[in-house]
Amino acid sequence: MSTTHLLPAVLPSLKATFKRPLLLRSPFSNVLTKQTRFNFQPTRSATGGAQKIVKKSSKLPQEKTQTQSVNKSPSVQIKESPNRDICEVLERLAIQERNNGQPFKERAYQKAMRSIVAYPTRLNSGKEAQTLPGVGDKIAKKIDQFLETGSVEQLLLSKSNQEEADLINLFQRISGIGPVKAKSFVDKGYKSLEDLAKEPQLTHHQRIGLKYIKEFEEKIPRDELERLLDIVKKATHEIDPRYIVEACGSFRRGANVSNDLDIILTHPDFTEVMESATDRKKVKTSLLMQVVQALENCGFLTDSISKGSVKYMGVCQLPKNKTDGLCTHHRIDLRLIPHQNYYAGLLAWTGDDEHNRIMRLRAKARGYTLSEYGLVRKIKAEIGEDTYDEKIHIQSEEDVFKVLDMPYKKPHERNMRGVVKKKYLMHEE
DNA sequence: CTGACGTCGCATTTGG
DNA sequence: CCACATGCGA
DNA sequence: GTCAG
Repeated sequence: MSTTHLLPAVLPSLKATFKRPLLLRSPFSNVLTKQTRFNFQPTRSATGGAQKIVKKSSKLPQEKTQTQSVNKSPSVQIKESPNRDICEVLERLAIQERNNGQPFKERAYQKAMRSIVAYPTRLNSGKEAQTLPGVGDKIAKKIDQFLETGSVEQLLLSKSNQEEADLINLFQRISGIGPVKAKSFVDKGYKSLEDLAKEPQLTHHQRIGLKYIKEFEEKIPRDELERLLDIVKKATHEIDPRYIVEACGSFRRGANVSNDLDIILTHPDFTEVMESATDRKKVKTSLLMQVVQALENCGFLTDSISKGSVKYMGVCQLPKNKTDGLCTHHRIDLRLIPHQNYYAGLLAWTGDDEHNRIMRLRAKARGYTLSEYGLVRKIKAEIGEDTYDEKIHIQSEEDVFKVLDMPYKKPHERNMRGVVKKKYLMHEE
């Protein structure tokens, strides 16, 4: 079955869903089946049955098994912890809080979960867990309850509540649907993705998310990303060789697989100190949009989620290849960054998050502020409490490390997630 | 006890 | 019509 | 929900 062949058909078919819902049943039912079979069986999940999905698709040569969670951005790997069951409980509590519209509680649970994943030995009590960062009173008590009874009260829902929660989780897997919209759609009575496709008030973003729900959840092999990036670079430099184009994110950190393609662009003509705001906007608009248009024209970009003067979000695809013929759709972001902010942006969007956090704390301790917009020194005025900012000119990522007096780290050395584990090992020695 | 927990571009809704 | 608020993703 | 101020 050729995906390209389907392409022209899929878009209209979604629009014409009212008339021909049957057309949609096949692509969606796979998702749903997967869903009910693997994801939303709390009893199985709690007993520690590995929630793994092996991608059977021959498209992906990786025999990558991935723990499938409702999280759009899977946060933590918990597979080989001696406290895996506890972590799964915390993960479910995190999801519950997100569905309750409590993002900070969600993060609090995730933080506790990360601590516990990194903990090398089996926890015997909540008290023991409470020594870890992010684990306080409440979580300690829940861990005790779990260790004693094998479950946590808060997670026990009535059947109907559980069904509702499952549905909210399902809808949130669609890009463009978050906790609020997911709940509102459930309240409106939608029971499935097929139902949802009939909703006339879906935004453009949500339609794209629904259309590609399966493909967006697939990991992208590194070699495919390299080819995608190559296309963007060539197309961009064909317009103007003065563009600088670089992929960030996990790809730049050397990952074998990624979730999406995150590209930043800059051009010497786009600086923050441009005369009139209108001129500036004109330049910005054309600088990013001409790249987008070129990529649309050659069929590389298949759908757009948002198009602004400095940020583009969309969907891309390799040209059909005669050896494997695969052309999975992937999320792609393009950012246009002011020329003098380029390296700060590169650093920030290369991450990872933890590495950013460490560098920003270091900057703060030294009287600087580091962000994607640059490295700024806070200087106190001679008189009074006023401060003013001195922007540090950055010509490379190395410059930032140098100014902050940190040893330079190559992108692939900036994977800080999971490094906590090493800390513990070192501590034991 | 109380506030922070990252912040911002873009699409879309809301309320004048 | 516009200005602001909200939801979302990153 | 947790932590720091």
